[in-house]
Amino acid sequence: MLLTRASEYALLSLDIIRNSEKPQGAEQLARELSIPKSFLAKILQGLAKSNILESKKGAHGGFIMAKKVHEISIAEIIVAAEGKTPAVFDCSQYTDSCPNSAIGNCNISPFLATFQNKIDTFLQELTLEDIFNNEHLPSFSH
Amino acid sequence: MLLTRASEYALLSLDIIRNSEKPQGAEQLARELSIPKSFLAKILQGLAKSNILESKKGAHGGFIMAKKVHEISIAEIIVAAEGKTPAVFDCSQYTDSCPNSAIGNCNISPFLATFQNKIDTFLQELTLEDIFNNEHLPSFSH
DNA sequence: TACAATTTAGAGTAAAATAGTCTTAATTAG
DNA sequence: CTAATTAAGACTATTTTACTCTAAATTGTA
Ligand code: SF4
Ligand code: SF4
Repeated sequence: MLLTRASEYALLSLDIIRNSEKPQGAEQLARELSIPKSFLAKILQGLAKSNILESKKGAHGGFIMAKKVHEISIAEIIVAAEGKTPAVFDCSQYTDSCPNSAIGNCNISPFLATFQNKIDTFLQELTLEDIFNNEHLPSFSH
Repeated sequence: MLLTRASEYALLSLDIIRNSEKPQGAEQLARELSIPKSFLAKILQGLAKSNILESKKGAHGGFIMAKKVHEISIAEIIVAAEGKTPAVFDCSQYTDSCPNSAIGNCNISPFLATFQNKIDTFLQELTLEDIFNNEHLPSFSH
């Protein structure tokens, strides 16, 4: 799978946070979404570090949006949640076992690069606002 | 990652097989590509079952193309190699832990479905011929 | 016919990634 | 001061990936 539960939980949480005035705490969000609190807390911390969310510590703390929904790309959310860009096929982790012993130099590399580029572009052009107003989902090819 | 080594090995093998007249054995291919023989054999078996390759048993046996390269989509190769369609995020395996307890009914489902559809279409429209004649690959510039 | 080369089938194993948990420390509203 | 909350990081459990191994079936050729 291209995405893991971290991205799922991040997006589901952001959908709640963007619709609320008060800071939303990790525990409350976890209860509302029926997902593990500790795991969600980690993910929200990542979103805060990436300046997607702003965190408020202490009593009555929690998370609020750090930017407006149309200023946040789906790409940056996923990178923050996953800890890395979602890869079609990451040759760089196979430096010791690349059949061509020269990463990026095989006959399928151009295909992989093009495919990856399409995904990157698609996710970078989509904003948080877009995916919840599913009218304008950008096209993938051409 | 969207793809695993199974797809990598399948595509690398197909690039060799399509360029040779004689059947290519699993052992020979594995040697040529410096990849594990037993693992590759399994993958080639899958390609044969999916009618992408034709297998010849016995002495001087091996694998040849079952169709022409322009008749084989990258989608069917990947499905044969992976044993399933490459998924952006497969909710169906989380039937017990879907936060909305109704798969496909959350606010992010439309985005996931659109994304998946773009990938499916991209892979279905590409053929084996296309990816090795990288003229057909849509350019990076736009 | 015998045999060696080869695919086929399926069980089994090792390594890596995913999906968490748990504990302690830091911060802050009231 | 204290309860509520985030922050950080080590830890563990589960699942997936990436293989391996063995035995059986098939087939060209001597
Ligand atoms: S052979 Fe090609 S796809 Fe495989 S690791 Fe090397 S560069 Fe990447
Ligand atoms: S909440 Fe949405 S994304 Fe998550 S499992 Fe349910 S349907 Fe799928």
